[in-house]
Amino acid sequence: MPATHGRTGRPPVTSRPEILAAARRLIDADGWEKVTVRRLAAELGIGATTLYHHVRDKDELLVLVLSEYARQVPLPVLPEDPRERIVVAATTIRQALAGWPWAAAEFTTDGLLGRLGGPAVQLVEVIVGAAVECGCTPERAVHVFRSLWYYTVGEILVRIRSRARPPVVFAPADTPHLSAIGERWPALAAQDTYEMGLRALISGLLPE
Amino acid sequence: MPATHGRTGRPPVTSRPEILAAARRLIDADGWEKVTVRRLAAELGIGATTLYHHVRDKDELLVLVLSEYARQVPLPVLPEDPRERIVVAATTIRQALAGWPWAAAEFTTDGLLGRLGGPAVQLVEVIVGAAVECGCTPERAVHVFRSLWYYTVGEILVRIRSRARPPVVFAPADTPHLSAIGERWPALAAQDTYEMGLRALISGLLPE
DNA sequence: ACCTGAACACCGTTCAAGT
DNA sequence: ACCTGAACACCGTTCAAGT
Repeated sequence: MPATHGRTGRPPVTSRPEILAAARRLIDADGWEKVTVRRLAAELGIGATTLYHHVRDKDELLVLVLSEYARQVPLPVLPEDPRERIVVAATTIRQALAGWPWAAAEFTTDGLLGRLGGPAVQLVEVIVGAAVECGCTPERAVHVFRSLWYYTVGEILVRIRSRARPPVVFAPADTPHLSAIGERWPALAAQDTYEMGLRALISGLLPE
Repeated sequence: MPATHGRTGRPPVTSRPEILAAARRLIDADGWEKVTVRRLAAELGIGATTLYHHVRDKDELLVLVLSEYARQVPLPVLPEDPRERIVVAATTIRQALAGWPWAAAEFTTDGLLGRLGGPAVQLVEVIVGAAVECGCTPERAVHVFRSLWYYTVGEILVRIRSRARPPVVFAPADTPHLSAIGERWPALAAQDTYEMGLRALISGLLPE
């Protein structure tokens, strides 16, 4: 009787934790796009089709890996001032997303942070709570969070995609202002203006 | 001598315009994700590998199709007031992106609007120009545009992804505010608050 | 219970050979 | 010049059979 629960049948050759650890190894070595069912199975030394007994499909695998990562995000020290608390929470979310460029395809999943649980949900709670403290109705507070979320996801996705490709300089066709900027555009686009936009959104969305 | 330019060799069986028209047919019928090199060739009645004589690779194909679409976006009537002009231009961009859900994967390409040319670049010019008119330096105006772009791309990508999946209700674990909202979250998330966030961004980013 | 190889139905792309 | 089929190096997933 070697197994702890269930006592008949062929013994397992792997487990969910082992699979997630192997996936993480592959991601760190070659990036998420190189993680295929077949390569993952090879890494574990098992048959490719065996994975389907531990995970519904490849999409569920990615969500599981992301959840592991999300659980490890440390909650930041939160300032007293509710507006600053929103800035800190949003910046923490953005920082975490920036650390998972391989998962970019999943960022726009509806309710992603809700699905991840743990610190991710806590950060949503911090933002919604702080908005309410600033005088928002709960409904308005949700809209505030969603606006920040859109902005943050957009920024991080564009940033991730920009790292590789050569920057584009706008062509001077009926575009006096763009022409005036000309070759300065790529340098400007490379600047980190996340917090600037974040603060603008917050000040524009909260009462007073 | 049937060909107009070049007079030796085997005659072409297709052309770029034909390829783009066929791609558009497939997209309208089954969605972009169903457009494969092989299916596209079949639609044209040619060998799959022939496509590589007209297009560098599949990625270039998508950019070409997107450019065609972008060229057809009509420029909106622009208000006198520069702030309203920004709202109208940004909303037009958002509207256009919403009409191409199949191209969502390409939205975060760096300098997408610049690459597309035509009306797309004109709308960037409108926003940058209006920001300058409001008192921004050209540098600041670029940052304003980028913030609006991040917000718009994030909103549209999340919206596109949300249409299919079931909404998530936050779990009540140490999250009093989220618990209080509870099942109202999906309904709130379904509301269109784009313009609200857009105006907040604009008022927070422009001088005065 | 769990694992497996074979098989299915695909991909994007290269390249030597043909016209 | 341009087109082509064969081939390469892969995918995710299903399923009957095995232990």
